Amino acid sequence: MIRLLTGEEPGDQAAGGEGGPVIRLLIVDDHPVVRDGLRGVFGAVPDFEVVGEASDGAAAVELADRADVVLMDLRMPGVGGVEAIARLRETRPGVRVLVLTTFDSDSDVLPAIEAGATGYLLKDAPREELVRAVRAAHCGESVLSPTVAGRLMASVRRPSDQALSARERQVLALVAGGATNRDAARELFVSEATVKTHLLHIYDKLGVRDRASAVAEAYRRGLLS
Amino acid sequence: MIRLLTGEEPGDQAAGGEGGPVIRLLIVDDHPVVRDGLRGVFGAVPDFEVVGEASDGAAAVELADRADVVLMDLRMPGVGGVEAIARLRETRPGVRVLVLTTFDSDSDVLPAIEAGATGYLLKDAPREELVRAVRAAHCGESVLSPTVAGRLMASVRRPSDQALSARERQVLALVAGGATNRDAARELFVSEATVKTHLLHIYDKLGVRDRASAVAEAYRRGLLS
DNA sequence: TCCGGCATCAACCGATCGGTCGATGCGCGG
DNA sequence: CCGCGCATCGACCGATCGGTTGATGCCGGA
Repeated sequence: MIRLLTGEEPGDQAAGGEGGPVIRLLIVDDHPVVRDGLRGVFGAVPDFEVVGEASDGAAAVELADRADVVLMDLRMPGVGGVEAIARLRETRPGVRVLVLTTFDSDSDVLPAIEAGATGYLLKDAPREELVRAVRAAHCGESVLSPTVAGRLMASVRRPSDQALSARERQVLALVAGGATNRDAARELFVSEATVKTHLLHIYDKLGVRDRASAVAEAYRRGLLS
Repeated sequence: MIRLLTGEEPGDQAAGGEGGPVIRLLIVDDHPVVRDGLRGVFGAVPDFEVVGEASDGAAAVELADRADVVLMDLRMPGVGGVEAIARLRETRPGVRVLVLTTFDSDSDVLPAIEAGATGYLLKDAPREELVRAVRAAHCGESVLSPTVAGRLMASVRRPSDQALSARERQVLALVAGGATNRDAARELFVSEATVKTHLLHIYDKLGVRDRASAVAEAYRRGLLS
């Protein structure tokens, strides 16, 4: 879905005249109600201009040249938010992307930030915080929700503890898919002993004692989805 | 959070005069942006009146006497939507509750409907569908999103297949929590053999071969959370 | 009434897992 | 340079799991 909201052309961004430079905003969310809400929030503030809406990542990439800041949901049908952010980093490096989503799980936060998001907010944020965050993002500052910030801190503070290594995540995903140690070993071209070692480390990091509860804990922490 | 939106008293609902009876609406959602969006949608339609907003279940129950229909999110901090629906069924049986949420997992849909929701919509619904749904709910009709309807159908069509029995869900939850068969047996006051039998049935229904992937599949299907 | 699902239990067996020792090599940062 | 984490591998053992067969009683729908 693509909706062009104004008759103004891209060159019109300074048309407002008074009140300083207008921040042109692109709203990307698959929920019509949320788009309405966001448009209402920013439409009420003078120096913002909502220049478009999109309901998926593909449409967002198409419309991004009209905007200074993109408010991006992550979980959308078709092209998701992370993919859209990655594409925007390549095609429109000047556009800031601010993630605005419901979820703060590891499996959402880390990929989004790796993909190049300027900030990450949760939808339960109050309106004023949203406005402040978009202003900050427009200046290139990083804005994080407190819980997201904590999550990032945790995964930096202790690279050993809590955060599973890439290999360990692979093993865990295979186990969650029903693989025995032998299956996982074959899949990863290593020995069963290696898989067992990885699993023991996983148990250690997740604070569990067997593969079943490791899978459960991984889902609870958003390491799997 | 509680916000009273109008100066009108509950007795004023017929004040509008023209256009038939006004439907008084209570919006319950922990996201300010979503509340804004919903208020915008229904504020633009003549025969609706948004008489209040709440950001959690407790506040919703307090404000419900002012409303004909409650638009209720499920996952909220504090008192959640399911609990709020159950309380409303007792204290305000005349109020229709329409669930409006992001999630369509089994672990959300079934409890909400059991608790007494009149309908269940997803937030990606277009605005017109929302309006129609609230009108229908006001008349006592059941409104379901297509995917939710399908989920209900499936759990009715085959009480055997796919839908885990209550006992099986208990066992699965224990296993996800790290319990061995023996642990689960002790916890449920049955023998290990019984637990094993339950697990075999669970494997069968979920299409898996071991406890780890059963847990994974259960999370994917929303049977655990 | 009878069938089917559910819940319960028992015994048995091989396969797998979890735990514990050990070991090697690589890469990175103090 | 040395230490640390990571990834890799091997061997051993007891505990647990998965699979099978077979059984009982209860309940509700055809």
